[in-house]
Amino acid sequence: MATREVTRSPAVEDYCKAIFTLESRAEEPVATNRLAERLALTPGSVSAMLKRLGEVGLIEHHPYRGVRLTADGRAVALEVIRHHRLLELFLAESLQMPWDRVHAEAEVLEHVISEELEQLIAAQLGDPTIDPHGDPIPSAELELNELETLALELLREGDSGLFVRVSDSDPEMLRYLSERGIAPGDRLDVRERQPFGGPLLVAFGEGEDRREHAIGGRLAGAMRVQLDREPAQTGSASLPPTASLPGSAA
Amino acid sequence: MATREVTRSPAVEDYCKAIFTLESRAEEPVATNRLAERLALTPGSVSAMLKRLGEVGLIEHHPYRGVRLTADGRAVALEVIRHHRLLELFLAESLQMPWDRVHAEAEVLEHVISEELEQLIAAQLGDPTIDPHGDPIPSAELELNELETLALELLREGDSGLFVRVSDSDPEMLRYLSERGIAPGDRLDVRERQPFGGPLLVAFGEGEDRREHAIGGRLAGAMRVQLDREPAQTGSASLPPTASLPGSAA
DNA sequence: ACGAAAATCTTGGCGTGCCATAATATTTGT
DNA sequence: ACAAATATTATGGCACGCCAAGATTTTCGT
Repeated sequence: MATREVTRSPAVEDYCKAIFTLESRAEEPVATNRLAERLALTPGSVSAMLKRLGEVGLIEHHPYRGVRLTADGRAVALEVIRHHRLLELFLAESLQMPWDRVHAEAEVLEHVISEELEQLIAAQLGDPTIDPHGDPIPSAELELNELETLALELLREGDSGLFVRVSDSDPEMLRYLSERGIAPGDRLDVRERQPFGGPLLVAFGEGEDRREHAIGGRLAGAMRVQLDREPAQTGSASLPPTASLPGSAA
Repeated sequence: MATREVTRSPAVEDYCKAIFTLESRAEEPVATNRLAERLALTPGSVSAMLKRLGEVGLIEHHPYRGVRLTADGRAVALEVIRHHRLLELFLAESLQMPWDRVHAEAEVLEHVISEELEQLIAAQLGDPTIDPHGDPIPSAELELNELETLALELLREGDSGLFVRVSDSDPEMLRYLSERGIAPGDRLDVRERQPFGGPLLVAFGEGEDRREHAIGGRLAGAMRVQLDREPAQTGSASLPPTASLPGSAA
């Protein structure tokens, strides 16, 4: 407990954040290599850091078997995620920073803003609960309200729902979407599903500005939808592979 | 030139900033020990860093004789000072952060905001030229418009002028002043000067809310005044010691 | 189902940035 | 000219990255 405050660097926070998101998208311990990929580091470096994080009590590390966050580690992750998402919203809302650039800026600032600044920003924004990409913002008490969402690519013809979020970390995708006037909060329905892993034809919006777009590839995997019907049972047939549920955190 | 971008860390920026301000308050090269004091580091550490800064061309280091910033080094310093002061103003103005806390926050943020964020903040504030402590903000082209000011403690009875600024780095002083409703921009005149290094009795403001305060000690040294009369000749008698002109940068 | 190759993970050695302390060198004041 | 003040140069430590070598687990062919 006492060692905690000393051992808190951008690097440490990034590890916690990464472990948190990987942990929540698959219910198993997080593997060293997954972490190395996500952080763009070598497995060797990650392994060394995991040892340290284990020693200071942020994770439980069972060598060769992966890691899990402890309650302390989860708190670190959630704090940083809260910072990140508040900052994204703040930059977009209060400073008109373009949607596709807030992520990179928040990625740095999240590690250095004080508690006090965090509160001032939250207050200024009216204690928001979702950021401009549709990601939920943990509360000041670090409660995170994850919605059940599906990747767009998992929808079937005729499905409709709410486009709730998209990964914030790919500026290309974000620019692409905003150029086409697509944003979280839009209603959507799937008109057609091309075979052979092809794109989906999806109608966005309602009434006047209803428009169709063909969406496929990685984009269809990154866009998350809150379905009108109950989500399909796990294991049900006729759904494409590469599933996952909660998805994309910071 | 090419090595520059690589060699740019918070530490490096802090050194440049510190050298800049020490350099501008005395026209001589900056001594290692002055720098060590200001940065709260040991002379040994500073000496090592100065060697590096010399090698990458940010300073000219003549061993045992002190350092001066090169044009590149000055640019680094001014950029960081611009960040710092814009941030102070932004935090105070747009987020209502109390006057005495903006400094500490800006001290960290100044090293991590992007050019783009700097511009957005400057734009939002209407390209301001002075920060909430009365310090001038370097322009985007890094021109710095230093006013000629005197420490309040150097004024004589009957002198009047504009209270233009105060060091931003001492939260105690800032809190003290703001509790008494004294802020940069106030007119002031010296009613009485107590002997033996005692306080000055100074009237602040005009008309209605004109009030007298006794000000002495370090506070009288930190408050800078733009005098109505021409500043006293250097070397003139009857002025107290501990002089200095430009003073307090970041 | 068993052993070897493949995949995965950890360890060890090394480099950089940046700080500290202690020993050494240089300048300065009288 | 010599002590005191001031700077510099080891030397060492910590955080955090890399690579290469060694350990462990998983996968697979037979």
